[in-house]
Amino acid sequence: MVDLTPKKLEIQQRGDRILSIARSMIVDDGYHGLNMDRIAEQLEISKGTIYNHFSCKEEIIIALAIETAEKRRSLFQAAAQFRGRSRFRMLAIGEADLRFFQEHTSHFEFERMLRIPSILEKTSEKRQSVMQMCEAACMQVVGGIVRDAIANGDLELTNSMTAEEVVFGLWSLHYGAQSIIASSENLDQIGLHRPVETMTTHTAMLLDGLGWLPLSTEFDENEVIEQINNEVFKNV
Amino acid sequence: MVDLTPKKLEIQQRGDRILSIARSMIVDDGYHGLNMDRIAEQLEISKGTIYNHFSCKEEIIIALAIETAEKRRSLFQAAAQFRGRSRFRMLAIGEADLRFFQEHTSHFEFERMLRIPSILEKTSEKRQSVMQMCEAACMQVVGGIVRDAIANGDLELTNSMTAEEVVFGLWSLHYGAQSIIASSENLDQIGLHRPVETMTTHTAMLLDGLGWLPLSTEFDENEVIEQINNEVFKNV
DNA sequence: TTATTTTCTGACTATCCGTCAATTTTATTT
DNA sequence: AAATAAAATTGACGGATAGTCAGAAAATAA
Repeated sequence: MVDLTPKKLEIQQRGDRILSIARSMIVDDGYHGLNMDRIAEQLEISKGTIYNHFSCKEEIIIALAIETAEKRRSLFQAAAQFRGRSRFRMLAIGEADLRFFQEHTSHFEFERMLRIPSILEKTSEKRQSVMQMCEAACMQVVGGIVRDAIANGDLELTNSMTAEEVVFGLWSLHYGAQSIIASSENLDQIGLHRPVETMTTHTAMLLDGLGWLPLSTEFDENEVIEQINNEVFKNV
Repeated sequence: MVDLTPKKLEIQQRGDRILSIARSMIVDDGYHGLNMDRIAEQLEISKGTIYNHFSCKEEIIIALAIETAEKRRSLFQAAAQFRGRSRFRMLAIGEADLRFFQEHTSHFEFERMLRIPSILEKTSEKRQSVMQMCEAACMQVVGGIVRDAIANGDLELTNSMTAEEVVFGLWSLHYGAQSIIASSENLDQIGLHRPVETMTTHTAMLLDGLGWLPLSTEFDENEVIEQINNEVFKNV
């Protein structure tokens, strides 16, 4: 598809512009701010044309979520390339996740909307599976690091825990923290002044609890993170 | 208010019935299943009367969330009464949380809806603060146990972490896990066969990582939980 | 240039939230 | 018990917005 006809190109670009406007509408005014008539008005096209691109409102939401989910996936995959001990590679994943959160905070709003069944229901199977692929790919990346750690003895799982279950724990902690942070305005009032850093610390504590070597007391986290930033995220 | 007039009693009961029907509508068909006209139809009252009870749709949602949030609060407060070492009292909280999750899974759907700003916005300040009170009370309960643990030496916080931040970590882990569990249908397919138990194990790992004594390896969890069930939740 | 296919349009339908003037019911006073 | 005042109820209505579709316009093929 290198040489699109002018018309095809126009259509493709319009699709992108619809998403772009929709994203800012949601960022500004939330779910109810997304309004098909207003998108049509702002792009100076008719509403019917929008429905040529997206079969319903919810389809736009999942398309937006997919855009950012793909960015997360590539960040994770880049992070996993870091050369070093398994625990340091996990730290790189944490750094990727942190960057993603800070640059795409709105992603969590989309994700939260999609976790409401009556919203997800209306989206196409196709986009649902793309979304699941992205999630699964991220879990695969993290799961791979966990398995490597087990293989080389950095991590020894008790409680008959599996690698997938380790991923679930980290996923829960991060998803929960980020969801709370992104949707609460009064964290400072309840004594949480640096929630993102707190989340990172807890991640380290959880890995320590699992006995993932080297323990956080046995290396200088800041030093490793600097290394990660230099090697993996230097272009960012 | 012991002797209500018949009319007042009727009104109060109708309020409850509105919530009851609304709850089942949301449980069955999600956010879009909640329909003011249909509530009126099923209760054989006019729509205007519903608006005498609740100023808008979202007000019903938050009222439902408050109903269950209050149950959680009382479960937490009961759990905190458990006599024993601080870590065992945390275990009691975990047990309370587990019971709450299993009996009121739908609560997380309400909570997720309320974390969408455009929905929360429409609810009254009054109910918002009731909701916050409930949350804060739960955090206070857990925070109290953390402070007790610090005071008697069971827990020594490094990283300049505060008691509130410890609560935040546990809260994130549980909120994230429960939110994922309640909104995912395919966890089994990705290798998570016992997600609730996994969450519990991770909680223990996190507490171990924080160095909260006694460590999970130093006592028989099942034995303590049995004790908790006998002493705190025997009436359930 | 003509024919055919694709795309676009916007008026229209359907749904549903929330309002309010008129009506009915309940409570109070005489 | 009747009259009056207050409170509660009603349902038709306005307004917003999602989604449709027959006809018009534009792009492509013949």
